[in-house]
Amino acid sequence: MVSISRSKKSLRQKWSKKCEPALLGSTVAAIHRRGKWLLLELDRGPFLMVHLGMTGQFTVVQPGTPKEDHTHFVFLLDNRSELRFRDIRRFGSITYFPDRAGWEGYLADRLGPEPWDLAAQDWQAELAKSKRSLKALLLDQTNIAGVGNIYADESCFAARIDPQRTGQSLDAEEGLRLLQSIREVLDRAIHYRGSSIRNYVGGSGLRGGFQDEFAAYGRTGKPCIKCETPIKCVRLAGRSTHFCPQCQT
DNA sequence: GGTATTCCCTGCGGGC
DNA sequence: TGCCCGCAGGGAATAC
Repeated sequence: MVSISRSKKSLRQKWSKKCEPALLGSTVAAIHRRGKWLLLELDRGPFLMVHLGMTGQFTVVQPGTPKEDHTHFVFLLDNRSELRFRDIRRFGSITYFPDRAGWEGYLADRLGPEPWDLAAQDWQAELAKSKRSLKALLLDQTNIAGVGNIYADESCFAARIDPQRTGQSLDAEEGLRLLQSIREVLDRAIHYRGSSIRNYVGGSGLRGGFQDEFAAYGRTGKPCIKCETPIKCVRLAGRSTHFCPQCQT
């Protein structure tokens, strides 16, 4: 990394120019993921924590490639190519941490366990104490990391559970079924490289394919793939929520 | 303390 | 054709 430029329109979190000298000359040693956060580990010790928000994307382009609108950061690399961060809606963020303890402390307060690491008894305990809707519970990253609106809807559909129900209304079998469905839905979404509703593309510039597999999300009024009852849409936790009123009880 | 709602932000699509 | 408005959703802030 030999230079950094950024747009005048900042992202959600303020970027301090003071950190930039610490980044220059660094090499990205490793890339990690926690929930929806990406962590770029630099060889000199600092970390860049990135959230893509809704429309954030990284691309590597050759020098001289015209800069698209909403390109907020450009990292000039040793081979003269550019690592660009573009985010149309500016819901994304890039945060600098001088060391590992910084981001670990930050995320410790904001992120629960990964779905694959979440012990069944801990999940059951979380459900049992919550009077919130399942939808709100799934979107709350402190309960379970990495589930967004689309995957919350698809997970509830796969588990055949109404997202309007409260956490504590689920019995043990239903709770386990939901956890298993979350894992399966996320595994499938990763296999398909995510969901491209409008803007999303992966780092290679390819669109995801999971949007073609949706059973509930975005299918308001269309027949359920299992029982042909029209898919219903309600608003929960401030988000549109799609479910089959027949299959999901 | 727990829960619900609002805000930011921009592009797209529908209605007029 | 062009304008206006509502909708989409991530986390944070605010309200209840």
